[in-house]
Amino acid sequence: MTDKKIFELHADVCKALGHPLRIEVIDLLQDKELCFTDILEVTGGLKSNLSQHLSVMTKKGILKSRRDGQCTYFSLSSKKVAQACRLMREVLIDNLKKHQTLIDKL
Amino acid sequence: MTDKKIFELHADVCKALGHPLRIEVIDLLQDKELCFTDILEVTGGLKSNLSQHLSVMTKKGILKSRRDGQCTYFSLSSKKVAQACRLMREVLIDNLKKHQTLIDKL
DNA sequence: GGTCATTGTTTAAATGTTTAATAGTTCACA
DNA sequence: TGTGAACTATTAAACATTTAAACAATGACC
Repeated sequence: MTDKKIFELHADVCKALGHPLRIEVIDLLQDKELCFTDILEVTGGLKSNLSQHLSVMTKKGILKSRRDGQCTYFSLSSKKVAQACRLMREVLIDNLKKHQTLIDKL
Repeated sequence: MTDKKIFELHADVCKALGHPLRIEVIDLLQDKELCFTDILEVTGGLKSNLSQHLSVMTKKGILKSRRDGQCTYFSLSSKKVAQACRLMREVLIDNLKKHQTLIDKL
């Protein structure tokens, strides 16, 4: 596989992190499995919208889903997703702190 | 700060990883600083495009840039960016392997 | 079995965002 | 003043997101 193709696939997986609702879902699923309705209850919004976002995340391989009776349960495909997400959160927090430090100096 | 606001900012930082060229740049800058022209030489494409992507990454706080004379040098703002990026690459590779295993079974 | 409510998924249209390409600008310095 | 290095502005095309409505699958109840 060419490098450029890898970069495309890699970016595609990363894109799945690039939406507030999807970050919220990853946060929710850190250490547990939840069903669609449970997730919807926390995130709010339209069910069709949530369903589409969950479907994107599942297609890109960052979530797993399984159906049990009436309910569909979702979970992270791997702890690596949660770890990566936490690291990026830290990058954000570090930046916010740096920014605050700058403001304080003025 | 409300949770929803955090999710937005967090997603915004993650978005910076969501483009093949930007992944390539992060890969390139894993352990060193490079100037614009060096990066352009590796990635190819238009100067203006690279400049825009680097500017996005810098604004979102995942790159640092410093100007030295005629050249602008870029580096990762933190090793956490490289780590997160590597984790997501592993998620991708794991998925590709799973996919291949499925194919093999048929 | 037939009917009904619950759980999600799918689809399609409207809207919003991102990107690539082009052209033009700024800056440092020889 | 000319040149190379990088940034900025603009715009059209591509892509992602939201919404609402229609649809499918399951299980409960009679």
